[in-house]
Amino acid sequence: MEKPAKPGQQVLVALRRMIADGTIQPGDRIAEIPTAEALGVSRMPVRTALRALEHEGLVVKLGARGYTPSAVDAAAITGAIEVRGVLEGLAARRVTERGLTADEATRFGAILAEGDALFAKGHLVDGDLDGFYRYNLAFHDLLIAASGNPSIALALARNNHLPFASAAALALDWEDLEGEYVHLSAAHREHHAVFDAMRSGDADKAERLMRGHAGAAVANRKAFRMLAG
Amino acid sequence: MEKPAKPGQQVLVALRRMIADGTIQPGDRIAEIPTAEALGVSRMPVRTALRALEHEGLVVKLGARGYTPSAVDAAAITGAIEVRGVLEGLAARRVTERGLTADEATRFGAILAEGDALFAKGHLVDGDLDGFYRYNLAFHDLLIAASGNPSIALALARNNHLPFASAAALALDWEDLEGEYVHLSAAHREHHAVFDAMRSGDADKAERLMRGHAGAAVANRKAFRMLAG
DNA sequence: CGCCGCTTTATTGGATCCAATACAGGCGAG
DNA sequence: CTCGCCTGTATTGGATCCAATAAAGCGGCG
Repeated sequence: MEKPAKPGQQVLVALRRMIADGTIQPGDRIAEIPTAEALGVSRMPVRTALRALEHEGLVVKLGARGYTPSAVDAAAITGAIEVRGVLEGLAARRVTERGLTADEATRFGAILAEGDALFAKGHLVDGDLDGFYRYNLAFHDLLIAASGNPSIALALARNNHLPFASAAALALDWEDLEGEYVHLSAAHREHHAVFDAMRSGDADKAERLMRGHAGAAVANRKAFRMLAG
Repeated sequence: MEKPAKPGQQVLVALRRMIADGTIQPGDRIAEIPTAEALGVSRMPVRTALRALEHEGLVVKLGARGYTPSAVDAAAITGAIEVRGVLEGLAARRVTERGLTADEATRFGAILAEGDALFAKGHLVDGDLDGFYRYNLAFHDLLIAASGNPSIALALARNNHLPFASAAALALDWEDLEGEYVHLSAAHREHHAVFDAMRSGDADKAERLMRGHAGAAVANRKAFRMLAG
């Protein structure tokens, strides 16, 4: 059926990719007309996509001369991760203060069990990185959802567009499974610790742990190697 | 000169007002064509504005049948204020950890002096509420700017669109100047306390105070009277 | 020789038109 | 009588065209 994949989304993801992989670098002008011609669509979806990317903070308006990718340096990424930390910390606090419902506890347990299964072997195999990716995302998503505060999800949406700032963007080194085992199992243990704190009703501890969990991503300097080229 | 005030911005602020003051209520459909005709513009700026409002979280897409204002209840506002609290708390922490520059200290001092002048009389007069509005905004803006973390400003931008969630939206009762004096002077004292904590290098205290400062807005239940009609 | 203003031109923002699509209502069959 | 399909229609998304605007280049003047 080769679904045509609507032009609008197509343009949006195309521009995101180009910005992410450096095809368009900060300083380069992004004008509507050339971009539209290059992608084989009209100016309209390009305009829409650029406005969206501006809202996401990925590009900045360059006066009346188009847009340019917003310069993203290590400090910006660190800042975004810090923001994620306090927001997820707040989520953990709120969940704890409201008290876990039986259903939420069950779902957290099921997700954590997935993680347990991944690390039970004592080492990782190829598919496990993908498995961890989904497990990790599920944990964070459930936490945000359980917080009952839509503003947290809204605020986080911004950060998730910056590279490495998203919970989904743990710096995975697909070549060094042994090395990653250390980082990922540590993250998994932190998930358990947060869950335990939430279940025991220690809101301060839950928040602190969750903040530290995000901070661990900052400490993992390997994430920034790509920035150096 | 009666500046024409570009249609796009015009439509955006018009829709924001209509949503804010309840002219358009959650559940009401917002279609492009009727809205465009009602405002006397083409569908294009309406479309742009709706996309922007969707990014801001003020409206939600209603399938293919237009948009509707996102239901905003007391819980949502509380949540947004909590988010503001942790973000501004993070800003205070970062400023403290980095250390106030001489220039920043001077500017904070100048802003706080404005506040001192407002409350020195021991009571408020009409213009003072407007003065406090600007003073308060200046303090919060400077704090965010000084944090050196653009992600904080970005994340806060969302919340500022929700009613009462913005630092600019202290619930001011323009009829009860004596009552407001208590609240506003308390807020002013909190500003001083935050500044002192930042200057003394106590990051934990600065963050805690700033969070509490936002929380005070939650405690001021009068802010929610408008929600009850 | 440098600076100011004008003109030219590139580029965005808006309006109108057209196509794709999804919802709704009615009609028919079981 | 109810469920499912089919057709009609309303509504959004995209393309093209036009106008307003601001940046840049050029020429004249001091």
